Amino acid sequence: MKREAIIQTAAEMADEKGFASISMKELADRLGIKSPSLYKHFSGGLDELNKEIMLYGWRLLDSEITKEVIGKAKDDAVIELCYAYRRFVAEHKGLYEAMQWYNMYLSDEHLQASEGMVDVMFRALSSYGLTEEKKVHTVRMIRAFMQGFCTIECHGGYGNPVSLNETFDFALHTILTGIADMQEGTEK
Amino acid sequence: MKREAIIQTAAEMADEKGFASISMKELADRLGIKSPSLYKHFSGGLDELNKEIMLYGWRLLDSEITKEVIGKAKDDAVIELCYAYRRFVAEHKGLYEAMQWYNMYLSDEHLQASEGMVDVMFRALSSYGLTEEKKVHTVRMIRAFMQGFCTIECHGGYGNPVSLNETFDFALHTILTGIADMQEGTEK
DNA sequence: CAATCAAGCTAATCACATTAGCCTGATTAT
DNA sequence: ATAATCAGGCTAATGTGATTAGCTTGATTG
Repeated sequence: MKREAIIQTAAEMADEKGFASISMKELADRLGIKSPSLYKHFSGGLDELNKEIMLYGWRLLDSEITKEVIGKAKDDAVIELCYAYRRFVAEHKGLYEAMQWYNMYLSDEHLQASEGMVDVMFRALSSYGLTEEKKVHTVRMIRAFMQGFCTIECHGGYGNPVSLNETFDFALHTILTGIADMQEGTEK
Repeated sequence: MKREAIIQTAAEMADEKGFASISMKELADRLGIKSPSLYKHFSGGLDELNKEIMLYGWRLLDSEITKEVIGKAKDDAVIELCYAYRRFVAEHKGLYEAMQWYNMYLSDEHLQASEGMVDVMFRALSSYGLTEEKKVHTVRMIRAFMQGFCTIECHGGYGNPVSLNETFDFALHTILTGIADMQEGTEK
């Protein structure tokens, strides 16, 4: 049994029953082995497994949004990126929970984990001609918005009947307008 | 021993050692009682306790930001609200984790939990003369950004050396500009 | 004064996580 | 070819924390 396959199974389990429900026992059951055997693959136990799930999730998100952004530029690239992100979260609620779980592990790996995605965002912004610093601000703002929006949406935290799709487009529009304003400032 | 006092102690514990470290045993120890006794206050066990911590957190955040917004309007109100929110999270990392934990409990209480804060945001936006729908979009956008930014910041997820305070101000400025643009559209 | 209730306690049960040590088939080195 | 090694599983055993059951006692209430 390959390590990557185990992680993938765990990720599926998270999506089906929630990240919190992942346990060595459950996972072992689903794999048809006994839980102690899992320690042959993850000597660090549940902690290591969770960390691997998190990293797997970021890799997956990275590849999904990369696909969408290829060949696009400016607003088009940013919008597709954000749509892809949101779609990813909707399809991987449990995995996304795991991905946010990188708080107890404040080390290199966690930063690297989301670095791939940050990189894609940077590239998407490259054609706007912003200063490096403004690009950083913008990427951070987009990340923050995306993470917050998707988390709240997933958790059913937005109670109002007003369309969430419209809110999403509205917010993207606001952000893109903000970027456009900055460009004007730059051109002067 | 009063229920509210227990919840408060648990919240302090969360801030000190992280939400994940809260256990019936730990909490009982800190309170000087045995863990089974806690079930006299929380018949629903750990789940109920966690839920109460979450609700306590939202009440607290609600009251903090309400204080800051009183007597202010427009940009001033929004900015103070957001600063207060960010400050709250910085001072209550563990509690804030608990507050986000309302995913497994998708019921009335959870919506009500954050409703107080949403209400304050609405009031802060009242003087802009936006349509109801745009107000909803705006509140959602601000909530999303705030939640994402504070979570990522708290988890140390922003690796770049660029100042986070500047990013925060930058983002608020972008959002406020967006609101201003909408007003123009309305006045026509 | 008796009944009731709140809030603690101890003992017992359960569900994992994790460790220790054993086994077997496949791979590798001699 | 044969012996040594290793990967990947297994069973048995330990430990911790949640939860339940049932007892006790001081305070409240009828």
